[in-house]
Amino acid sequence: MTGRQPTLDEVAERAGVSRGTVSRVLNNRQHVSAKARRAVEQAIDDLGYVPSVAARSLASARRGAVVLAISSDDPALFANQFFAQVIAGVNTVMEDTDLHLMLILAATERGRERLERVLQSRGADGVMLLALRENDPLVKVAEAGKVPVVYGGQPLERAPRFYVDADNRGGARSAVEYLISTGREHIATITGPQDQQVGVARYLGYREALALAGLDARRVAHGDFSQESGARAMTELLDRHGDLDAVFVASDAMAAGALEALSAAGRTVPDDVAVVGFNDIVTAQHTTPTLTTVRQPIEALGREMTRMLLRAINEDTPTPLILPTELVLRDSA
Amino acid sequence: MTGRQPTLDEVAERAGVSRGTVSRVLNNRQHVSAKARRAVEQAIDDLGYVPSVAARSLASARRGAVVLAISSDDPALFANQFFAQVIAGVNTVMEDTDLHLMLILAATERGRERLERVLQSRGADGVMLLALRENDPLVKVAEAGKVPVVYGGQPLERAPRFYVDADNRGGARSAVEYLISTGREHIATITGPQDQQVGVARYLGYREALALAGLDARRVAHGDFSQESGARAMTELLDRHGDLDAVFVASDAMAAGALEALSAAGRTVPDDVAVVGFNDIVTAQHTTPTLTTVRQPIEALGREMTRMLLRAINEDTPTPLILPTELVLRDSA
DNA sequence: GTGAAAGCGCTAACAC
DNA sequence: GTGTTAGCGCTTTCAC
Repeated sequence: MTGRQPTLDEVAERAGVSRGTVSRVLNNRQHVSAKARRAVEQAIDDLGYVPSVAARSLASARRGAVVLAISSDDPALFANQFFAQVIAGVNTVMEDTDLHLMLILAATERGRERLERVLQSRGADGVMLLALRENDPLVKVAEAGKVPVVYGGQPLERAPRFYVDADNRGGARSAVEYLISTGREHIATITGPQDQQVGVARYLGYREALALAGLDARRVAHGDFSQESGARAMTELLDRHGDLDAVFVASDAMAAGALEALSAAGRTVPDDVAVVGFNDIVTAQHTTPTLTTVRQPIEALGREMTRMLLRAINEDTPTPLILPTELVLRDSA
Repeated sequence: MTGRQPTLDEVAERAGVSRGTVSRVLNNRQHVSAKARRAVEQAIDDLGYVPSVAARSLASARRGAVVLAISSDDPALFANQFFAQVIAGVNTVMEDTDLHLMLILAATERGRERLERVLQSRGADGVMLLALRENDPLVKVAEAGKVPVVYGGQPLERAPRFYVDADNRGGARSAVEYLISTGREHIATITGPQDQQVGVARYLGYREALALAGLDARRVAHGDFSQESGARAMTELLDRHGDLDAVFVASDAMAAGALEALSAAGRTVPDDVAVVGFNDIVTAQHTTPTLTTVRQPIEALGREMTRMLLRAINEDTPTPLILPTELVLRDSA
C-alpha cells in the first residue's frame, strides 16, 4: 500500500509533539496529558503507524519474544497431543501480551546450539523448557543464558527456581487407591522412563498407595510412554505375573497399548484386569473399552508456565506451582 | 559468567581490524584476506562473541525469523498429530539456517491481529500458512504484509503464488480405485469440510474414481475431520444406504470414528464394509482392525514449505509443489 | 582488500 | 508534563 512504514518521528511531527511523548504513549507511561495522548493516537491511526520491533528491542534491550524449547523432535512423541495442548495453553496467555512465541525443538545437538545462540544473543526474554530427560543438556544451556527459565515438570536432578508441574505422585496414588477400593489386590504398573521426573513420580505414587494398603508393589514393567512400549510391557507383566487383576499405566498412550496386549492375550477389561491410564488425552475416550484415567490439566500447564515466565521477566518472583489432577472414571476400571 | 556480551567493536579491536572487516567475516562475504579472516575468527572465539540479533536486524532490515500461522487453536484439532508433524518438518529445515520459528495460532480475532502486527512491524521475513478455511481472513492479513507467503495446502478461492500441497485428489482416487479393484460396488464416502480445499479435493477424487468405473457416487456424508464427526457420519450413511460395502473416509481420525460406528452397528470390517482412511497418522496402526489409508508425507510438507519460503525470501522464485501420496494397505480394506 | 562514517528507528536519561 | 540528547550494536555505503 504505502511506500514505506511511517516512523515514530513522523508520528511526532504529525501530532505536533516530541518523540519522547510519542514513545511514552506507545508504552503507555504516565506523565502524558490527555490531550497529547489523543493527538498521538490520532496520528498513529492516520498514518497506520506500527513500531519497528527491531529498533525497539535494540534500544530497550528487550526482545519481545520468549522461547518454548522442547526436548524432543521425534514426531511420534512430539505428536502425542500433550505438546499441542501445552502450546495451545501458552498461546492463550501470550495473546494478551506483546510477546511472541519462538518454538525450538531441541532434541538434537543442533537444536541445542540454536537455543544457546538465541539466548546468548539475547534473542529472547525468557525460556520455557518442556520434556526434559535426565541430565538434559538443555538445562545447562538455558541456565547459562541471562533470562528467566521456567520448567514444565521438574528436572530429575534438583528442583529449579521456577516450575509448574502436575501432581503426578498424588494422581498416581489416587488412581491406585481407586483400584484398591474396587477390590483389586494384585495391582501391577507400567511405568514411564525412570530418567524423567514424571516417570519416577508416578511410580512413587503407585508404591505409596500399595504400601499404605499393605499390598505387594512388585509387579512392575517399564515403558517409554509410547503405545508400543505399553503393549510390550503388558505382555511382559502377563508373563511374569499371571495373577494380576489390575494395572496402573503411567500414560494413556501406553495404556492403549496395554489394552491391545490384554485383548490379544484373551483377558477382558475390566472384568479380568482393570486398567487406569494417565493424562486423559483425547484418545482415552476412544479406546475399547474407554479408558479410566488420571486427567492432568495440560493446557493449564501451558498457561501457568507462561504466566510464571511473564512474572519472572518482570522481576516479580513467582513460586513453583503444582496443578491438581483428577480421576476420570470410564469403562476400563 | 562475563559481565557483558562482547560487541563487534571489541572483536575488531582484538583482531586488529576494522568493524567492516569483522562484519564481512560474520556474513561470510568475500574480499577478506585469509589472514584477516583467521584473526577475526580467533577473536570471536576468544571473546565468545555472539552478534546481537536486535542490532543486526535493525541495521539490515532482516528479521531472522519466519512465522508459521495456524488457523486453528482448538486443541482437539490442533492436537491431531498433523500439525505436530508439519512443525517437526519445518524445524528440520530451519535448523540449517539462522532463522527462527515463530508460532502463531491465529484462529481467533486476537491471533489474527497479532499476525498482522508482526507482519506490519516487519517482525518476520516470511510467513507459512496452514489449515486455512474458506475466505480465511488470514489470507488477507498475510498478503498485506510485504514478505513472502507460502501456503500449506491451497486456499479454496484461488491458487496462490507459493504453495505446497499433497496430491489429495489423486490419493483419494487411488484409494477408491483400490476399493473397486477388490470388488466393492456400493462405495460411500465421509468427506472433510467442504469449505476447505483439502476436503473438496478428496471428495473430487472419490467422485472421479467412481465416475470412471461407472459406479454410483451418491453415498455421501460430511464430517469435519474429527473422530466424533466420523462416527456420526458413518451412522448416517448406514441409515441412508444400508447396502454400502465400502467407505472412503477423508481422514484417519474420522475413519477411527467410522470404525466405532460400524462396530456399534454390528457390521464387521472389512468383511461387511471395507474402510480406507487418509493421512496415515500413528493411530492408524492401532485401530481395530488396523486402518488401510492414504499416506501423505506430512513432515515433507513442512520441510518443503520451509524450503520454498527460504527461496522466496532470497528472491528466488520457487514454483508450487504437489507431493505424492501412497496407499498403505492394512486390515480394514 | 580494508577502513571510516553514517545511519537503521527506537528508548532512556536528563533537563526544563 | 514535555522536549532534547545520546546512544543501543550492527550493516552499509563509499573512499582509499
